[in-house]
Amino acid sequence: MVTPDATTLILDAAEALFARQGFAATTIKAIGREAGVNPALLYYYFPDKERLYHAVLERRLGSATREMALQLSPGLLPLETLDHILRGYARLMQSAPNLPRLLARELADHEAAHALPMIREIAAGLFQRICDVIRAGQSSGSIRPDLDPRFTAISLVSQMAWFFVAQPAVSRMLGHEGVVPAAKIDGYVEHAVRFSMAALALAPAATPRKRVRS
Amino acid sequence: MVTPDATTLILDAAEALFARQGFAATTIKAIGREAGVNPALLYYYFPDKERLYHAVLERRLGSATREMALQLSPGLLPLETLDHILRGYARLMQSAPNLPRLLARELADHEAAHALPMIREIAAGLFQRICDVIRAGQSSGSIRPDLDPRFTAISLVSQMAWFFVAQPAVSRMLGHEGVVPAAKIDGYVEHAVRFSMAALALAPAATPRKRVRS
DNA sequence: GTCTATAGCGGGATAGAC
DNA sequence: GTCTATCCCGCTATAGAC
Repeated sequence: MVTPDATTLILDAAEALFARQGFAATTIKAIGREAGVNPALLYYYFPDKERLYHAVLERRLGSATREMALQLSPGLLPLETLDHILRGYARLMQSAPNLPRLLARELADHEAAHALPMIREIAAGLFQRICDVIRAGQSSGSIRPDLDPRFTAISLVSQMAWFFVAQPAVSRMLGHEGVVPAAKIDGYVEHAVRFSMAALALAPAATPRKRVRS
Repeated sequence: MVTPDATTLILDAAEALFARQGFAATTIKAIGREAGVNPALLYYYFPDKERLYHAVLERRLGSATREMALQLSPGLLPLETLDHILRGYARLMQSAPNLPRLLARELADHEAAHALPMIREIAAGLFQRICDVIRAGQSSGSIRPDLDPRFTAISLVSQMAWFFVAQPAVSRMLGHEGVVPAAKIDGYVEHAVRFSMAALALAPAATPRKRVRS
């Protein structure tokens, strides 16, 4: 339990406020107040507000990238690998409570000046790997061959991504006030993995398929 | 092709800018410029910026609610109903390009002062109906009984919601610059519906299930 | 209804004491 | 390294001419 230095205090406060209110609505003075330091001190450690924001994302996503890279377990079967990736994604989102919100804002603000290329690279890399694994599974016969690999990758990721990003809304729907209890989060992750695996599995019989036109 | 009145011009401009940049980053002057009217005129039609924002949401979500209500087709089988709801959701998101982004911001800004109860009601109502349909399907034996209805509802909705909200990121992953072509959107919706139906269907055999601990 | 002009406030950022 | 004091700008909102 060491006393954190000013840089950490500032980054922590800025991260919390940027996640809660967004970039534009967060003021330098508010960050200083939240961090318990003088607002002018921010300019000793960071050139301006924009780059403080970048530093926040860099710190969070740098470690995120490293964590995701550790999830690489070679020599697994395709379905096992997908299982690993999905659970790893969920663990990552749980480990940093501000992360989903920050990512959601970057998505919505995609056209804004501060959207980081780093995020695109991480997302694109993860997506690419999932697609490759799906294709491998289709080749080896463990995944339905009629699924479009890229669409399927979106189906898998979206179940995790939406749950965490829409956390406040999801929480209400699951009958909770405020935060979803950790046990329930684990329950959902377990469900989502099984749900996905069932959809990936080879089709046994005809599933009800009905075309609906506008 | 009538010339729209000032109110419509302002609401259209405000909607576009709020969706693109968010509430705090959008200035009254920018809205006036985008609408082609004098900024001061906004205060003739709306009391302040906050309520202009509310008016934007109200106009878009009021019609959204009505559209979703029309999707109610009684007398369908559970799986057919879910099919309808998912496609209706997708059609709604496609019909109003700003809608997904506005909703994403409201989600992220959930704690902010301007988060509307209306959104919660719409979301909660839709969610509730999906849960009921799933339970009905489980009772009648057309949906796997081991699925948690609420978790399953999240799985279904998230595949649609994430695709549209994360549109800019999704677009890149599907290999497009800018907007995803309408045909490809239709393709994904078709995929997501089938993917979900396959997961809902009665389990034929054991799916690979592997526990992974941190 | 639409415009010009401006008040009044709060934001980001800097200079400089300690 | 940290704080005080302050500049300057741009924003929301209003007053009032037309």
